[in-house]
Amino acid sequence: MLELAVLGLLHESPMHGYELRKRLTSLLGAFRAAFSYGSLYPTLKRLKDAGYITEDAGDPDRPVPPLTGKRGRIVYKLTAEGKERFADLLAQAGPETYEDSGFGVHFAFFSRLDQAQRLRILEGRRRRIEERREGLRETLTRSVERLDAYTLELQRHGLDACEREVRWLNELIATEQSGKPPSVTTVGGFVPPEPQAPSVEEASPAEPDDSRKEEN
Amino acid sequence: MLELAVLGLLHESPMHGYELRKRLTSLLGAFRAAFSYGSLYPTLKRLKDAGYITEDAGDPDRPVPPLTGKRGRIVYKLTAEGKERFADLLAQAGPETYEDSGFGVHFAFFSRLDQAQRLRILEGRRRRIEERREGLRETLTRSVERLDAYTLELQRHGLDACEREVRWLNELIATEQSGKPPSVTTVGGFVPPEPQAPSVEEASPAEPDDSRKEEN
DNA sequence: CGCTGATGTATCGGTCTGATACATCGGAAC
DNA sequence: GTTCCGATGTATCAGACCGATACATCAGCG
Repeated sequence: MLELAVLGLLHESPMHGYELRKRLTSLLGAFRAAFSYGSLYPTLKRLKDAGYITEDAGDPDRPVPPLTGKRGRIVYKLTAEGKERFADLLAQAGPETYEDSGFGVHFAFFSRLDQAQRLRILEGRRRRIEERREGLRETLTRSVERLDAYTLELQRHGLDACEREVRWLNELIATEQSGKPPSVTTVGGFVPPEPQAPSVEEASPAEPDDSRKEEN
Repeated sequence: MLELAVLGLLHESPMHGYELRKRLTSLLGAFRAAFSYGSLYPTLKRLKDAGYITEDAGDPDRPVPPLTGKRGRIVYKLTAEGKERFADLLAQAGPETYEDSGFGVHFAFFSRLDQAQRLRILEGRRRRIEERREGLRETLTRSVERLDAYTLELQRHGLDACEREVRWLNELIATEQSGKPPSVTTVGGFVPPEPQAPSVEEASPAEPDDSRKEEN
């Protein structure tokens, strides 16, 4: 996982460890807390030994104030083999590709895949989340009596998140299938207007089937 | 983390490993994939060595068809020290208490804490998510030009999830502060409408004017 | 009558985290 | 001016956790 992420980031431009970690954190902010140095540096070493990246002391951009410099920054650069490796890792979708962390990393580099591969991953992720959702639903209907109010609330919140993500994935899949443009803002993030269905009172959440597909 | 979860589940009733794992999976369905046996059994061993739980072959409920029985099921039971340990672990909130996994486990056993402790944890979690949210917001405004459409979409989805969880936490906190009852369905799970503005900024935890209180 | 899948316990290699260590640098405090 | 602090930067280590695997029992099913 980390390997793929590092390779992907270095694909854009050479970088040193510290910056790599910062980019990693902001890139995956949502789906994963962060990779720590405790795994980053060993991974870099491994990648270097495997010939996927090369070390390069001295940054061309910043003229490297050497000073007394015991330990200077080390810039890592992707090799040709590294690019191949990256393509392989990104394209091959294992089961963990659909797990939270794995999906986040793959999605972050989606533009380097073709439409068919993107669809495959999106659908795999959707299947995964739907499974999770069904599990939650089952717990909520089957043992609503046995459970704690807090536990119930936790399940409910989880279910909500699942339904939301499935919706999100559906939109992404639809966009991917019909239109070519991966245009943002098509898929609704925080587009506020659209005061649809203003009546809150009746709600009637009795029916558990989410036939109410909303506008999407 | 696993230790706390195991102790918590055994607090309800004795169980064997397999069932423990199933309960764990459904309990934390939302916030965490699952704990695998690879960590569960070592943890059970550790807990047993520490005197927090005791093994007990032979299930009183099911009369244990012994048959040739090389390896029978092993039922684990909480000891008095185990209960103490559980209370300690649950009450003391470290930084990882507010991370996804840790929060899920703590929340699942919320009913064993008092109101003040619950509030402390809920607020800590909210702070944590707000930080994450700000990070996402920053990425989205600061470098909207530099980023890939897919990366952007990922950030946006993450931001949405953060805002949603903050709202959820706000409701939980409000409920916790004013009313005593941890009544479910007060906090909206999957009530679809809600054309409310997404800005939650100034806290102002939404006057409990949501008249749709319903009977639990 | 063997197949498969659920139940059940257990280990192993590998990945990742959190804490820690050390060193340099710019800037703010005083 | 110097001292302290936080950001930058590289690195390691113990321990938690995962995924795969192994093995064994048992129910149902064709």
